[in-house]
Amino acid sequence: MANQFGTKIKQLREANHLFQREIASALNTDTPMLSKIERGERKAKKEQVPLFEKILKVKKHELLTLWLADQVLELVSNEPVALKAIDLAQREIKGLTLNRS
Amino acid sequence: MANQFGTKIKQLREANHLFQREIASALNTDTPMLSKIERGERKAKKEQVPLFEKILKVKKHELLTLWLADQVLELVSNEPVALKAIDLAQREIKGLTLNRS
DNA sequence: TTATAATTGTCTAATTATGACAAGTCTAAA
DNA sequence: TTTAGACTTGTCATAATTAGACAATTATAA
Repeated sequence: MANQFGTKIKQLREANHLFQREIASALNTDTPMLSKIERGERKAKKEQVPLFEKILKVKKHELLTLWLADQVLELVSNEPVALKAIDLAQREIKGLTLNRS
Repeated sequence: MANQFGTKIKQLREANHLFQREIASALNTDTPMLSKIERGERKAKKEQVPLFEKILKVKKHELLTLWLADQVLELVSNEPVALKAIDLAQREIKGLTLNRS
């Protein structure tokens, strides 16, 4: 349920003609773990996200965005007030971020 | 940083002329814990949120919304792509929720 | 001061997450 | 029909995180 990150990883891996083994070793882990990450059974560690971005040749923060969205979804997706909560958080960030780009 | 829930709890507690002790005992915890929750040093357990709502006489889900927003903020608030990630999650929920009210 | 409310700090226990690995399935080539 | 490679599944010990309990401290006001 809600696995944008893993789905994308797998897509990109196949597009780049890589085996799980190759990515796994670059991340210092094994293929069972990568398999689980792709299927959303386990989550990638945050520190691994930039490594994925590098190996899979996507631009910085692209996968981070998906990874974060997954975490947010895991948190709220079964809640009756999910959208309200997200909206509140969003307003808060916009408020706290007035000084940025 | 980002403690909408705790802040609101405290406000409501004072408005209702309650001491931490009274709320704490109703939640089966102690005042140090409640103090920490109010100040955002610890987070309330999700199961406690409806108890707060009852004791503090606010309508169902009102505090849950704040509680969830805090969790979301904790997750994304320091990220460069915070807003993008939230936006993605939001779209996803809207997609998955077409069939609801 | 004394009493009450609230906060701070710390320590153990409970819970949850992670890593590692054995064993399994699946597919295709021989 | 067996061999090999890619991937998946299941389990389990351990690491890491979080919670609960409580003593001690601070703050405030009578």
